[in-house]
Amino acid sequence: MQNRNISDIIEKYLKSILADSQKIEIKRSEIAEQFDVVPSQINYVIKTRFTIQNGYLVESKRGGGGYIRIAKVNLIDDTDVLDQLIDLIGESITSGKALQIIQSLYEDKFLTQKEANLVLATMDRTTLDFADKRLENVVRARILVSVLNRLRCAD
Amino acid sequence: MQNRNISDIIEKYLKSILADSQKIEIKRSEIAEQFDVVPSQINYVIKTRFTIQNGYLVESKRGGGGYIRIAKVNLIDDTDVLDQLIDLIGESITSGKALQIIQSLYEDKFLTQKEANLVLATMDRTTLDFADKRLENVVRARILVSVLNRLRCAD
DNA sequence: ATAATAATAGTCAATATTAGTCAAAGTTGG
DNA sequence: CCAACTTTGACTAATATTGACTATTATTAT
Repeated sequence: MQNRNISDIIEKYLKSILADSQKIEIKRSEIAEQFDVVPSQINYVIKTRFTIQNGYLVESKRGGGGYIRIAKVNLIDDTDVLDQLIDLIGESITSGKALQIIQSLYEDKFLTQKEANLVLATMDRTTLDFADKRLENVVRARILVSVLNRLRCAD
Repeated sequence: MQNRNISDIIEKYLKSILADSQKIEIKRSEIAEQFDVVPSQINYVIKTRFTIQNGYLVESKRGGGGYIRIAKVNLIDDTDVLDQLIDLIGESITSGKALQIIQSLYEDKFLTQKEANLVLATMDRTTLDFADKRLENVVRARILVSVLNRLRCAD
């Protein structure tokens, strides 16, 4: 019970820092060394425990002076709607259905008019324009789901 | 946070000067000496951080009295610059370069932070995530050009 | 004027320094 | 035993740093 796995311990450590500050910046190799694990385990911890659903945004940079940044974000109250929409979209969606969803997001004030227009522009039929329409609908679904996940953040 | 790479520091320094004046003129060797790097690193900083995607135009002259001039430009208002940018994007763009462009648009206040984040979400590496990276970059280019053209009609 | 030299900046490729991906192997709770 | 979760490491990708070599322009000497 007390000796949990090392991923849990690293998670707890990072979250204890995030309790004080809104965001942290780490060097993957340093944290890995500190806890005596291989560097890629840090990626595992982040991928399983610092997701957007949990209220964390992660960005990173490779190369000299590289880093991993983890930021705590405020999630909106009503994520159910987003969950349901993501569920509904699944793996594939037509441009018509995507339009309906974006319109409803606008009506429910998740998006301003300009935001809605921008999002629409990214996924409309003439923008994506795949020969293979099946693939186009898959890509559109990924884009729309990504937008919906972004909307979880209240800022 | 403090141990960033020297390229970022040079970038920040140059941009801090550009915050006051629309353009600056530097001597490559002087800046290199000031930050204790080889002169060609200045070229690296410029090539990676002061491109047209970033909203900057650069001109230079060699020989005695040589210089490098960097000028801030406006990506959307100036139709020529926008055309040039779209031209540069062409049929394909990496996520890194796309990020630079979106950041410039945000800095120039053509996009709010939320709009920028939404747009970024649509073309992020993890969103599009094609096995065929070449195709991924093509799709990203289409999305980005579509966004730029949408911004053109300011509403 | 012309040629030689000096004083710049540019290019490119090798190397270094990070982080990411993925799948195999190990562990654990039910 | 099985399924889910964790750990590991080989391989990949992105970014930064460096320096040798090249190109261009200005100045000086003839």
